[in-house]
Amino acid sequence: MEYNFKDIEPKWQKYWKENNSFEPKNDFTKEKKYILSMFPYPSGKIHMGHVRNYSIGDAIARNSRKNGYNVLHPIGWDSFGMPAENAAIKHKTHPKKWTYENIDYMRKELDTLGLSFSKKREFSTSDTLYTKHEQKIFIDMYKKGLVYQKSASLNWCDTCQTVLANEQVEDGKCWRCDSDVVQKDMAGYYLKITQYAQELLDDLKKLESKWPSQVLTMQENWIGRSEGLEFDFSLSSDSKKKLNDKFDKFRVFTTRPDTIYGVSYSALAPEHEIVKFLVEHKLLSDEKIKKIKDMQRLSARDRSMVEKEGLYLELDVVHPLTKKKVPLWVANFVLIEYGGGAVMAVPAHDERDFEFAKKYDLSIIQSIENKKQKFDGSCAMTQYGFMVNSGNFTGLSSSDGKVAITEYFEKNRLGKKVVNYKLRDWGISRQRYWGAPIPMIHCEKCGLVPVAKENLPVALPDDIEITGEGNPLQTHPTWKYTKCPKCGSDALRETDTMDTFFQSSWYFLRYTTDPSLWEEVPFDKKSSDYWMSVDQYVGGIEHAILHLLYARFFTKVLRDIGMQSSDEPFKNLLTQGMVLKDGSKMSKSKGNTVDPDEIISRYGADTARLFILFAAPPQKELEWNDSAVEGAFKFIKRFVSRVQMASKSEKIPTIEHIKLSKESKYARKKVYEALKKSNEIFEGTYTFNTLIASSMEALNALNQQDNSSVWSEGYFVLSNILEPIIPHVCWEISDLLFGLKNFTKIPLCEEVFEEESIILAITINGKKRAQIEVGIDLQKEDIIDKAKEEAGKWLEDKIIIKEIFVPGKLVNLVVK
RNA sequence: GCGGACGUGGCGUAAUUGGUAGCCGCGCUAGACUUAGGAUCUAGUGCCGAAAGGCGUGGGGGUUCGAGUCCCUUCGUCCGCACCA
Repeated sequence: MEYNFKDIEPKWQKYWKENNSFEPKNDFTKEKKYILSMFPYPSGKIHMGHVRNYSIGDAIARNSRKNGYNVLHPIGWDSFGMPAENAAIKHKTHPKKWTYENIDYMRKELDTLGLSFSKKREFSTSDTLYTKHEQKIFIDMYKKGLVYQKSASLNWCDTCQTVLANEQVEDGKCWRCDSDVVQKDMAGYYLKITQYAQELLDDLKKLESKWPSQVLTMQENWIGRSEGLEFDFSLSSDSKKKLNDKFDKFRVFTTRPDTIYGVSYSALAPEHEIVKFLVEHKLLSDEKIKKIKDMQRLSARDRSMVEKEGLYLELDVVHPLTKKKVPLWVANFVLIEYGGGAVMAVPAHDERDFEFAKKYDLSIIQSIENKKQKFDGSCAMTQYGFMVNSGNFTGLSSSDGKVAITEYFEKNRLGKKVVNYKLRDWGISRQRYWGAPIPMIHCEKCGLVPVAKENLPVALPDDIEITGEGNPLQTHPTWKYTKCPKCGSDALRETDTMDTFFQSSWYFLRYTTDPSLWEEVPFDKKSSDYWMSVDQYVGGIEHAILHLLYARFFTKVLRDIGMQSSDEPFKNLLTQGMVLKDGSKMSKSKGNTVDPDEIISRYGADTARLFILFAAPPQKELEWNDSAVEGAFKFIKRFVSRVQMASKSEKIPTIEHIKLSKESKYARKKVYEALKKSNEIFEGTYTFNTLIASSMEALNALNQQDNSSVWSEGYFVLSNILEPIIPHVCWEISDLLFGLKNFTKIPLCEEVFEEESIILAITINGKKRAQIEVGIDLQKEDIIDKAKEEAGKWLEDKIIIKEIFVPGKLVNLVVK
């Protein structure tokens, strides 16, 4: 048989489409598998990363189907987002047109790969039907108290009149117009993800060994739980007076209560209320006020790159235990968002506090002693030890001291034990056009009011002009003017749109529901209860934190709202490695891209898929290699070229194993070893490279013999196990030989693994020196005798001091 | 700085989980068939050595009859986080 992939591939793609071969069954009694590769952003063309992502997911989906599962393997488009607006500015096109044209083009590209998607469930997140339900979800969350508005400091470009994402700020300048980016307080909507911080952390345990440990660690660090003591510093009476009695105390947080006797100053973040008050009322010298303003101007990110600095606020606080006066400073390294924006500073036992104290010559008080790391004043001693110089607590170990101090504070109502998280609430406001509008209305009388359900979706206006300056929804002549849903008076629409991570946080739930219900509901509870969780999620490691954390958060919120029941969205996660060329990531700017379309038109989709799954295990980086692609192509050609060695049948022919030649027996063994490998790797390692290697070995072994039944069996099994990887050619072969009857679970044939004799290695002092073939029932003593005979040459003039026999493996003789 | 992962032929990788290191493929060498081959087929291919043999999983040490695999140490590469008190 000739290998004409240009005929075979379109033929089967058409067949699958016409027969709805890959649509899931709405029969919820069947065992299911939900296999999902992360959906793509429609940037214009697919790249090799997509090919890898979808080849992996498709192989898993096809394997599950073959094993009798009801399989959901959907695809869609993450189609809101900035690139559409950038393209609009650059090419004077409309974001919607640009996006949907890209989707049409990329859909065709993906079609040529022969992926077994449940195509009827395809959608784009920019579809107004999706937006409608999404806005309803937003309102439900709002009603549940999970959405709130607050002002926060954001990157603002005054020239472009827009907020910039962190990655759009380059060296403090706007990426587009190069003018200075300033920090500006802006109101925005926030989701209370912090309310779920503990559960998000706890449930990581459920994912152990099912998600890459790296991802779990990253999420754990990101959530950043820490336990400590929260207490108030009272201002001294002089200081209170200076502040016009506006403030009398402020709150601090520490994870090291055991070091509290080492406090020698306290520091506030530049944005702290007290600092602001001092600046507004000009209670400090002009010079100091200017310095504070300079500190405030820098973003948190930039502050982390500059040297620590600060100044004395000319205020003092009272140490809660010693009652001594402690100077109060403002410092640029204190973060406003964490722990109340204020710290107790213990320079002797904290590196940051130490650095600052040295710079400004503040006193350094030792309060912990440790034999291993003596404190000599040259650097901070941050390890645990025993409390010294600590009043009644002197002598306690750090860990006992922490407990004792905390208890003392609680008993005397000075403070309490608290848990803090690094995780912040999720700001979802974007001052941009191409996103889902936030469905809220601002009414002068009623305040903030959600849009009425029957008025959803709040759709984007089409007649906009995108210049890159300002928010097109804000500048649109009519769009934002509306009536208040409560009182009916004139009101304004919210013109912010949602972060695109909002869409990707629930798209996997949408897929679970038959499209006939999509108009009515975002997703159907029965359907999602059946299909969720996703049994295997496949995607890039770059989403390790944000997308995966947000999706986990949404799953829990939607559970608590009663819309679905699962606790975790993705039961198993596979993070694929990048596709490299010449050692670095493929990118247009480096000019080292390989176009999937070119590879497919030259070698076919099966070759592209085979190469990409063969060249490396899926989790690892993959180095592109043109001649290895050629090698994959040759294997398929060889596989196809021997088809006439097999004969037509709808099942494996009966074979009398004992009567076969040695070569045929070996070939059968190799074939079933490959089948065994297939069963193993789909358990979860997904090391397709080893499965492909086994299949190649099997084909090579078949080639060494000429028994037609063994050939038939070989093709029956090999086209079964290779179907998930090179589906078109396997369907062609199966159709020709087996009437498509071999795409089911094939039982292992145990007799081919039974041997009458085995080869044992003979090692002398652990080094292989010879080998012997022995019958399987030969006794240990006889085997050792035989081994000594065989290795006689190595035993001359030696004394055997130990004989080790490992059944089925080797004989080791220890000699002197 | 902290945390994590990984170092195996010329290259991509494999190794039944402590038991014969290098499966499979790329590349390379030789041969066959060919007017021709960047097609196909056959054989060979870790390194040194004519051979016997020796060496060999980044380096050093250890445990063991036996280590790519376990432990300690060191070097290197990659990734993540980065003032979270």
